[in-house]
Amino acid sequence: MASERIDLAATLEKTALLSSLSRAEIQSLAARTVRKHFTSGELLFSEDEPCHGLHMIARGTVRIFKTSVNGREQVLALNHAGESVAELPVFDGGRYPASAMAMEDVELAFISRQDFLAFCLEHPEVALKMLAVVGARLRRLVGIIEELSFTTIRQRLISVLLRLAETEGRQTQRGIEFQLPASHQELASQLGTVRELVSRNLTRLQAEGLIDVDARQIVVKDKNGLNALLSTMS
Amino acid sequence: MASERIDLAATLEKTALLSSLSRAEIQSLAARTVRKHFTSGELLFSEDEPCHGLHMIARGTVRIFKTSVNGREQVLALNHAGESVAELPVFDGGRYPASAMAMEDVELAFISRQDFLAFCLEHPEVALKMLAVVGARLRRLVGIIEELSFTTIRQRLISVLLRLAETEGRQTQRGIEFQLPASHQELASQLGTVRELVSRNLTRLQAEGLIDVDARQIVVKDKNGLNALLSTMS
DNA sequence: GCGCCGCAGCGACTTAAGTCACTCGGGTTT
DNA sequence: AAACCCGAGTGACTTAAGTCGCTGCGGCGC
Repeated sequence: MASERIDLAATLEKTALLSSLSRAEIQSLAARTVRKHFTSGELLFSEDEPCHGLHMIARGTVRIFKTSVNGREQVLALNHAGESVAELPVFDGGRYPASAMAMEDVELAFISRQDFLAFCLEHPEVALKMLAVVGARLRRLVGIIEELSFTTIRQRLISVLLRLAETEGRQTQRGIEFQLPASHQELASQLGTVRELVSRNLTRLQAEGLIDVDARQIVVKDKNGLNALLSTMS
Repeated sequence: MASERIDLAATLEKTALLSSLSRAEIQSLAARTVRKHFTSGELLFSEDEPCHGLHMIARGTVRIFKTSVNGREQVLALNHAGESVAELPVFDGGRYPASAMAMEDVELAFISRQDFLAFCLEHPEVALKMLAVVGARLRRLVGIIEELSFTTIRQRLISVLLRLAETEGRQTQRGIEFQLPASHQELASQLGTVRELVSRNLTRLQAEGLIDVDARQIVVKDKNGLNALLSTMS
C-alpha cells in the first residue's frame, strides 16, 4: 500500500505535464491516482468510448490509432513513459477520437476526469502546460495530414529511414546500419498504407542501390541519394 | 476611440472562448486588444512565422491551410465569427503550423501572447475552455486524417454533398437543391485533391443519375443512393 | 519431426489519383 | 469589339496505390 503510493508519486514526478509541481502537490495528486497495468496488445480504450480520466505512462509504449471498416489502421501517435495519453476528451467531455493499445507491457497512473479538472482549476499553470502538450500533439497531426496529402508512400518511407538512420544508426564501412523497429505491417500502419507497399518500396530502394535490406537489418548506403529523392520528387 | 473600445468588447463577448467572463473582465481584456482588418485574399499570417498573439474573429471567414511545394493546398479548417484562430502557438511558443487567409472581409480582435497568457493564469476557467476549443480542433484534424487515409475522393465528395444538402438544401420536386459554396478549386483544396477530380466526380455522379449539376447548382436526386455508396464502397 | 502461424516477398492485376493540354463560355477590362 | 482572365469540362495519358493469391522461411508448440 505505502509502496504503491510512493511509486505513483515517482511516476507523476516524471510526467512532463506535471514537472512544475512541488513535492507536496505531487503527493496530493498521487493520492487520487490509480495504478493500471496492460500487457502487450491490450486496449487501454477504444474509439468512441466515453472518457473517464487521464492516463500518464510510467513504463512502456502506447499506440494511438484509427481503424477503418476494411481493417486498415492509421497510427496517430506513439507515446512513451513520461507522456500522457488522450488528454483532450478529459476537457471537452467528448468521446475518445481514436483507440489506444499497449505495444509492450505498460504501467500507468490514472486520474479521474473530475479530480484532474478540479486540480487544473487550482493550478492554472498545469492547464497552460497541458495546452502546450496538446499543441505539440496538434502539430504532429498537422504533419501527418501534410504527409498524407502531399507526399507519396515512397517519400514517407524514405523520411522514416533517414530519421532512423539519424537516431538509431551506427556508422560502419558499409554505411549507416540499424534495425527496423517494427514489422512491415506496423510500419505500414504508421505510414498510412499496407504491408505490401512497404515491402515493395524497400526492395525498390535496394534495387536502386540506395540501401541494403536483410530482413529487418537496414544499411543506408547513400544518405545523400535518399535526401535528394525527397526534394526532387515533386 | 470610445466606439472602438465598445466594439472590441462586443466582439470579445461573442467569442465562445470567453463566454464565461463577466462584463468587467471583458472590459479589462478589451483594453488590451487591437482591432485588425483584412480584405479578401489577404494573409493573416503564414506557416512557420513566429506567433505574436491570439486572433478572435468578429466578422468574416478565415481559411487555415497548408501549401505543398508544387502549389497544392490542403485546407485544415474554416473559422467564422466568434471563433479564435491558431490558439496553440500562443501556448507552446512555437511557430504557426499553417497559413491563414481571409476568405472575405475579415475583422478581428487581436491580443498579444503575453497579455493573454497572463490573463489565463488569472482566469483558469479560460484556460480550460481553451482546452475544450483546442480539443474540438484536434478532433477535426483526426477526422481529416481518417478521410485522407481511408476514403477515396469520391466518397469525400459525396460526404460534402450530403452535408450541404442537410444544412443548405431546399426540398423541391426535383430533389434537394443547393448551391456549391465555392469553386471547384476551393472544394478540391478542402478535399485534399485537385480541381479536375472534383469536376470529374461530379460529372460521374450525374451520369449515374444520383445528382444533377448545373454550374454550381446541385440537385440531389437520390440521397439514399449516395448514402449507400458511402457504406458499400469499402 | 510435423504442422501451424506470423512475417516477408513477389507477380499479376485493377483502380484511384494525378498530370497535361486543350476547349469553351461568361464576365471584365481597355 | 478585341483581348483577356477565370472557372469549368474533358480526353488521353502516366503513375501511385491497393488487391489477390501464392510461395517460402523461421520459430514454436504439440
